[in-house]
Amino acid sequence: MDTDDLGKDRVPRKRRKMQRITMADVAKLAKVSPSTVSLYLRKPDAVSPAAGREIARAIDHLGYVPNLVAGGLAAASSRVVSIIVPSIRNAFFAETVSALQAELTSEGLQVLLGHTEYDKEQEEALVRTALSWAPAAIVLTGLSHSRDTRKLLKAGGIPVLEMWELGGDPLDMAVGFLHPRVGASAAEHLLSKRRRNLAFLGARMQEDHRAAQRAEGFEEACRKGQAASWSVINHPGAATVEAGAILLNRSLQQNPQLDGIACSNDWIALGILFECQRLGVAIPDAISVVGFGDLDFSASCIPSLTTIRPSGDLIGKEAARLILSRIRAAAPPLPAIIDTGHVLIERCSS
Amino acid sequence: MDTDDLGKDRVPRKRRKMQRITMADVAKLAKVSPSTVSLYLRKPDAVSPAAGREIARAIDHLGYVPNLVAGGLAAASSRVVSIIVPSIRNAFFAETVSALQAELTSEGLQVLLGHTEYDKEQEEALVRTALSWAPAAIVLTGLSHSRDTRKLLKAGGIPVLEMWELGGDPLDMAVGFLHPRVGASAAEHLLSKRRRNLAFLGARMQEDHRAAQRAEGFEEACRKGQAASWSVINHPGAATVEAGAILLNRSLQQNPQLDGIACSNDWIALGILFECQRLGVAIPDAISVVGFGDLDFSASCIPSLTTIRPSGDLIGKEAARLILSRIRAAAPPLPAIIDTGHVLIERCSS
DNA sequence: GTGAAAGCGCTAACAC
DNA sequence: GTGTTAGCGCTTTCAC
Repeated sequence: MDTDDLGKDRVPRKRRKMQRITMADVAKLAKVSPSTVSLYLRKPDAVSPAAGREIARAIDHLGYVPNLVAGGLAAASSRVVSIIVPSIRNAFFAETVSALQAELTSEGLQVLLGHTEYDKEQEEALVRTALSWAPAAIVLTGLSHSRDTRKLLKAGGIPVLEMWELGGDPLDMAVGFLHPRVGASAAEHLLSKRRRNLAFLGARMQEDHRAAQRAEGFEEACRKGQAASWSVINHPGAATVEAGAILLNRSLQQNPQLDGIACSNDWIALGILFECQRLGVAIPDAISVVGFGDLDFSASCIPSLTTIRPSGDLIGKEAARLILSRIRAAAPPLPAIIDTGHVLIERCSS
Repeated sequence: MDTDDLGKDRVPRKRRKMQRITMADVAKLAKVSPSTVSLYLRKPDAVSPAAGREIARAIDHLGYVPNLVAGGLAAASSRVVSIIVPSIRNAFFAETVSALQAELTSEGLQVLLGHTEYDKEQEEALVRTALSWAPAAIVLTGLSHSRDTRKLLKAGGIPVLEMWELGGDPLDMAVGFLHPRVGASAAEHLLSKRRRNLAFLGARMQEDHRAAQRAEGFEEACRKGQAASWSVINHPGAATVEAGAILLNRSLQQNPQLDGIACSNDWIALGILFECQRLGVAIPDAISVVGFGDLDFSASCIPSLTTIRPSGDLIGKEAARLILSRIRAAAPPLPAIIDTGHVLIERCSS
């Protein structure tokens, strides 16, 4: 049947985009109906071995690539998971996204990524576009979002997972840990080392509200513990090695008695290590330092860094597990809130 | 007309997924046709102000979110750009992806992300799924891909951009720099510092073939220059601070005369700095060190690190520029190959 | 400027 | 097990 039945549709509306090979082409070549091809693609065992073989041959021969957009439309849900993080340049989130992605990809899900740069409005815009893709699930960072973001998400009817924070009221599922507890652990550790004049050095805490929570937990523990003095100092810029040096100098100036420092992350801690070396301040003799993150360098620097590991990797894995089970089961697998906890790793800097 | 014509289709096939608000709903409420709503959404100026106002009100009132999946299907191209990198945990690529994403998002494009873990087969699988989304463009890392990947991409008919490498034969557009030149620059710099016994210390070079290219350029320059001896040492694992320490020890063992080191990246260089401090080897007096990457810490470590900056950020921006102009113009903006070059930043480690 | 109509390529009942 | 049939929600001619 290579002649047209009616002559109409003879001339394509427009030179066809690219004469994409469709499922119908495969079906024709394999001498089956399109729906059989579709079925084969989704459940190979549901079609007869003979038909399956023909279809496989046809697919291979034509170089057919299924159109997931069409599939997503027909199925009313795309095999995409939208992930929104503050920044992927941040090693913490990169680790989580990486783990999440690895797990999801292996189950045939794609990852649509967005970053907010710690801006709630940007987050809202991203959520809006994310929803436009009818994603299978959506992953956000933190529990605090704009009113409209929450509204959109609640109305969306798709699984939502919030990560890297616990303690508030999640929209749906949550995987993370309690940041105030991290700050408290740092303070308690320093106190246990007989440090009495403490400081929490953080960066960008006006925006990074999880870092601010760690600072609060730190202060709380100081208040309850035997600290003689304590303070929280914020660097408005990014949390870098350089910020660490700046913060150390400011804190030393403010309190020359300083003998214990908790940092909002390991980059800052590393900056402090270097700056102390420059200033001739002995670590941990004169000052004990505790970081946060347990980054790649933390075990290998000099002195090696005592730090608190949040396990971004585990967060990603658990998040993926929850999402997958939700997608598969439709039924929520119960109080889907997972505390991944944190671990203080004692090394030489304290 | 709220009665059905035939009674059939009375009961929805299934309880409707979520009674999604569609363009038709908006149209009905605004008392215009769906196509007018569609037009308004894409070119607000093309509809009358009155209609526009009504439509805007309806959208707002109903909380309508366009379905990009349906749009993508109808338009035969989705507003998605697929980006495939070896790993986002690598600061280099994270920087590029971040820049790329920022630029693309501001133009209304989404980013679909994949990572290969330096595996060509995985890359092929990712390209395949990426194509399933009929993306507006696809971004790959490097110029070397499997036969099938190249075939798929050439048949795909969509803009392809390869980044982070130049010198080969790009499929379409390319933004990057010449890795051998980077290795050569490092060697030349060390030679100019009267270093004669050199080594290139790299990690994962069996997979990271761009690092291998840097090593080759390094050797070539040693051969042509006045080097007395040189070698290339590879650590099979990831390029971490720890790998740096291991590599330093191996190279020192192999050649105690060693007085100049080029690293495949700054993490390794940092590891060398720390290990030298441990061993009591003076930098740069006994050994000069050159890194690659100019990462966050490179200017602030002790001693500050002489390094070569490739500018992942610039690569991302240029890539975005090329993609956007291609998408807008359809016509290739000609020799779409951009060399972002590299800069040697001399600091204290050499 | 606006609307009617015809798909985009696929999935999912349902009947055979 | 396989084919038929309706859409999924939108874009895009094309006529008015």
